[in-house]
Amino acid sequence: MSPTTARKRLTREESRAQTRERLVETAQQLFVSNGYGGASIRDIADKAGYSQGAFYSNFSSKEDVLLELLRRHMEAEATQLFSVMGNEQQEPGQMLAELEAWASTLNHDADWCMLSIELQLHANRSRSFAAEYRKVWDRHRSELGGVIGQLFGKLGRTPPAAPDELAAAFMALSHGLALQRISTRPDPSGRLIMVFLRGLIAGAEDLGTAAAAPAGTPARAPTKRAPKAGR
Amino acid sequence: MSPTTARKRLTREESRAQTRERLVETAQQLFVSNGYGGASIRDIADKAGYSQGAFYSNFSSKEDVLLELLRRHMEAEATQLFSVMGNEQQEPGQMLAELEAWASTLNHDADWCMLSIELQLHANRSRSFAAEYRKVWDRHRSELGGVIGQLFGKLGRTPPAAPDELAAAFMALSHGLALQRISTRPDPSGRLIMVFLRGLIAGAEDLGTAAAAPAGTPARAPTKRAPKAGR
Amino acid sequence: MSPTTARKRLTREESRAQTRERLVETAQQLFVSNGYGGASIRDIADKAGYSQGAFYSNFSSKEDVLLELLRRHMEAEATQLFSVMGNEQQEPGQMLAELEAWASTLNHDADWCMLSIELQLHANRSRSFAAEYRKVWDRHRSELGGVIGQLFGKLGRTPPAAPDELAAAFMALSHGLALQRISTRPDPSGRLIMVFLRGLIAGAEDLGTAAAAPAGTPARAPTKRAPKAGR
Amino acid sequence: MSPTTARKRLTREESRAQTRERLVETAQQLFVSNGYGGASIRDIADKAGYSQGAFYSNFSSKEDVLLELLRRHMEAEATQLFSVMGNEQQEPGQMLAELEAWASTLNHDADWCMLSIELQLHANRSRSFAAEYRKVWDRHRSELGGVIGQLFGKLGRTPPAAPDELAAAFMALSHGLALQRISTRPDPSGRLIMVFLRGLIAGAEDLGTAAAAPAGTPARAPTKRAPKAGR
DNA sequence: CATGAATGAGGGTTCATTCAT
DNA sequence: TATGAATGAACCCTCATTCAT
Repeated sequence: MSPTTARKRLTREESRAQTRERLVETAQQLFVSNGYGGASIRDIADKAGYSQGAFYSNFSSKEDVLLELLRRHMEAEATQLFSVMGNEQQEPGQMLAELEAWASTLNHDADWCMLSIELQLHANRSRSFAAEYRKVWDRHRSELGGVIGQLFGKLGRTPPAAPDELAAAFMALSHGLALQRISTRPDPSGRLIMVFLRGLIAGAEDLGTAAAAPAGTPARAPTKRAPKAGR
Repeated sequence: MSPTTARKRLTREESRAQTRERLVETAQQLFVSNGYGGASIRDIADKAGYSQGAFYSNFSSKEDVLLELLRRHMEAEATQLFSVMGNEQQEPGQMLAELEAWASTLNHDADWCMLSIELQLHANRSRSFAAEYRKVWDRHRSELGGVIGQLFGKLGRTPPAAPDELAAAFMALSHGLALQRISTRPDPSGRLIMVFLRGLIAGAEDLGTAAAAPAGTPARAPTKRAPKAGR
Repeated sequence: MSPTTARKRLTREESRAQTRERLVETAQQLFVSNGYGGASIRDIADKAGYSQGAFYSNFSSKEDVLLELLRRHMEAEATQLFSVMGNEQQEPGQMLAELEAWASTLNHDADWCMLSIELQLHANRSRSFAAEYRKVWDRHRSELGGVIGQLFGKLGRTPPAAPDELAAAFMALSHGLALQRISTRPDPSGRLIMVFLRGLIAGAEDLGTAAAAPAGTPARAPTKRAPKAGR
Repeated sequence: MSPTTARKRLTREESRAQTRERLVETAQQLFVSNGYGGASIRDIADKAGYSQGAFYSNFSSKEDVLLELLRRHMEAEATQLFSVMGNEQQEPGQMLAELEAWASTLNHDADWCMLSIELQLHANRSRSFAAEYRKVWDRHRSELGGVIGQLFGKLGRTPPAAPDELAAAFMALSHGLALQRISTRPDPSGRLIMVFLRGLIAGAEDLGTAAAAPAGTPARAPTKRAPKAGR
């Protein structure tokens, strides 16, 4: 930057950005491992290698850094989903494959999931944060809902619930599973859970092939449609 | 209260039990609304109408109350599930109906769900608590898994994943949905989510067949399929 | 208290009262020497020999201890004034003498005066404190005003301003003088100041009469003039 | 601004002066409204439209601005008093009128008075500042004392206390009254207060004599009553 | 058994000040 | 000269916990 020395230490702006970045990352780690309430600014700053004052010259409050994490989370998720919904001409089989690929990424970053939960928990407790969170959440749900709607449409099927509801349920499922990284316990949430259950039943293969469909089988030979779905 | 003496001063033991009971209940309320970390012992004692010392006369630490809540949670859940699994001779339709009834109860007590989440979160952070939690969790999962296994078996279907995995997924779903009482955001958890999704697709009606069903309608048409499904 | 040992350590209540007392006294010292804002709770607690927590189990906030000081200040002042106003049949000379005695006590406790100033300053900055302060101030001013009114009445004179105004002026004078224990600078306040000045002039002896008294001599010989003034 | 160039960019020096000026003014406002301790450099710089660094380019510390304010205060007060003492040949009536005019100006600028108090308070707490303050204070007191001495002299009267003491008392009175802009409470300062009180009594009209004079009326021909009071 | 005063550590936040840019 | 990121100490206050009563 400087005319005389080509490689200077760091621009002021760069330096600030670096500090901010390190603080954000450290904050994420600690929020995930200790919870929002359990992570102190002292700890964040220390672990990031700065003073508490440095934290406050980059963020106006503890909640502020959570908001920054929320923004980043949103962006990253939008990007992820974009590859799935980007191309409207995709065949259903292709969409399913991409959705599966996308879903499997979530498998691999428990931190990412726990952060989601912390964001949600804090939204449940802070009025102001809830407002910001709502925006992100609504947008993401409707994007995912759109993808789901498209998928069902291309398959010539009626979704068993509003696509947005299904989207929310999938998000819920992912959050709940993240919570189980160490322990867990259940309390299913009614209707949507039954919808899923019925779907699973319908989708299950007959033991005998498709033989008897004993008594109550939802009578929709899933094995046949599977190939259609391109799997 | 006592069957023999209609109006009696509380015995020492009863009085102690009452104190404990009130503290436990108040603790639950505050853990749910403020989180485990966000609820102080001072608050719990005050709100229950006792001194902080009374708290420590009944519990050895803050985590100790949480353990008590865990125990009660476990018992209540076991009781709930018992009505579903109790009778091995049930027909599948009946089982489904009972499961649905059971699931719908969860809809109505958000506090119960949030407590589950707090328990899980704390298990993720406290070694000792995790050990206790694990027992409860494992037992509950295998009970629910048993029910699910039975259900699939009676329907003559192969579950699309291990019954215990399905059980965990349903628990996850219910936790995640509880978290959404105010806000949320998603990060699906891979394979299991795809299993659900494929099931739903398979279970969906062909557009041509039951054409009109508006996308947003909640649980539609299951009533029609129900008889077919033999429930 | 205990039936077996006659002289026990300290009742719980006594112990608490002692702690509170020490904290209040230390707070007063530090407010006076460092100002309300300049005295930290850490300092107060440390200097009193307690932890910060002890402070907060006796006072709900920093302002709360200032309120306690306000209450005590009020009581003490009321008591002081009572001896002057108590007896309505007093002769004017006697009243003057008592007023003088009372005034001279103020001379001797600079701390007392500085506390007054801190109270006033804080009332100027805290809405809630101002409300409490107002009560005390109004009551004290009207009591002092009453004394002044009586005095003038008994002397058969018309006060050169409303007695309450004169009272406020005397309080102002005392505050301002307290401020000068180390330094100062002036900015007289208009009408009332002129009233005082005219009064002083009127009350001054003619040069010709009591010839010698050199201009610069402090306040000498007041005892001689006193009888003339009807004391 | 400059006489030669009508519209010019500010020279470096002018720009610096402007920055300094704005900072000083903003500092004064904040010291007055929040107190010296309650006004932060961040606030001062922000409100003045500069960075904190700009503050430190112009002042070496927080106390340094207060010193600048002290200097300006001193100058302004000297100027004010000059019109009163300037002319040694003035008649007493004229002097009184001018003093009254001067005093009444103080009525109208509460900020000015509060700044005086802040200066005094800080002088009571900072050794180094006290030294500077002392100079200003002594000079001002002796100037005002001079005026008072002259006045008494021209009236042919003996001041009831050393003119310098009287001067200090008037300053005190003005400070104390400034403090009362919102609330207050009293602690008279002994002897001087009695001097004032005796003066007022002496200067007051006999009820029988000039009955009507309403209590609150300020200027009531003190020169006439003086002889009546026999002093 | 229950009380609640007291502890000591730690919470989030603000401060006057420094210094590389 | 002016900037503002960073510091480190201090701020007020709350916490889980202890223990004499």
